[in-house]
Amino acid sequence: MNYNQFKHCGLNVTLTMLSGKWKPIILYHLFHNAEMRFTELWRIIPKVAKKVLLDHLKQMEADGLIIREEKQGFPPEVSYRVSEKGKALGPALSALETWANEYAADEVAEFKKTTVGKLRQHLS
Amino acid sequence: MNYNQFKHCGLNVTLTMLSGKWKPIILYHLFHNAEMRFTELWRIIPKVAKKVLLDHLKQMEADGLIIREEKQGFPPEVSYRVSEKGKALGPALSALETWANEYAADEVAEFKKTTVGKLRQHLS
DNA sequence: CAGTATCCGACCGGATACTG
DNA sequence: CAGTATCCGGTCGGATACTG
Repeated sequence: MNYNQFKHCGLNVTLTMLSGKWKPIILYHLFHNAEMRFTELWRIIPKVAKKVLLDHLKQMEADGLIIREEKQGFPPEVSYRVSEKGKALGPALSALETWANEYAADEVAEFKKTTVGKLRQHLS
Repeated sequence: MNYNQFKHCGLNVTLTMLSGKWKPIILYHLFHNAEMRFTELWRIIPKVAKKVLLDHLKQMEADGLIIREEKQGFPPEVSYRVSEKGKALGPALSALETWANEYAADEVAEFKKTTVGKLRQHLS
């Protein structure tokens, strides 16, 4: 048996890169906005601690999913955007989303009631 | 607005269902074997604690990804297989795997050196 | 504005022993 | 064979305060 043929390795790598409580919503916003300031992301995402958001962004940058751009000057101005590598992941993420809505609609509804409810509250 | 349009709610739900250190390799084997006994899985997966494997299988069953079937008698005989819901996730998982091999080949190679290396050791 | 520095509790993977 | 029952250590998300 040739173990180099194992097909779960890449899957494991990808899931590891995506694991992190706020990464899906970060990716969602970056996919829809082309470029966002740090505070912009921080205000939009409900109840996330600054440190945690920074941790996630650092990981995603280290994994090459997003690109961090810093303009010199004061006050600091940092923006994040999706890399080509990240964009290439879009269809796969879309497939995961579609599957959930089709086969796990209840859990999705539950998720919306909790997290998205908090989001509205946060923005008002 | 014509980007890769995924919302993050379903994505979050799906990733939560897939989060677990050994779930990718469990799914891999169940996808390729149609039906497996518990010990069969346990022997194949390197260095996983019985309790952890059971935890993962219980979660996956609760999420409806796999089906647990128990035949009465002694000694116990329990087998696991992928549900229709789980099978429907196959293409999306495949897309994640493909992306990793194309855009994160280094990490995949590294993963093989560690985990698959342990597998050989475990089987010998 | 965009970070760092601490500190903390909860959860998760894991080791080990026991059971019907 | 296929589980339970404990206990443990590390990591992760999070709250709070401080800084260039």
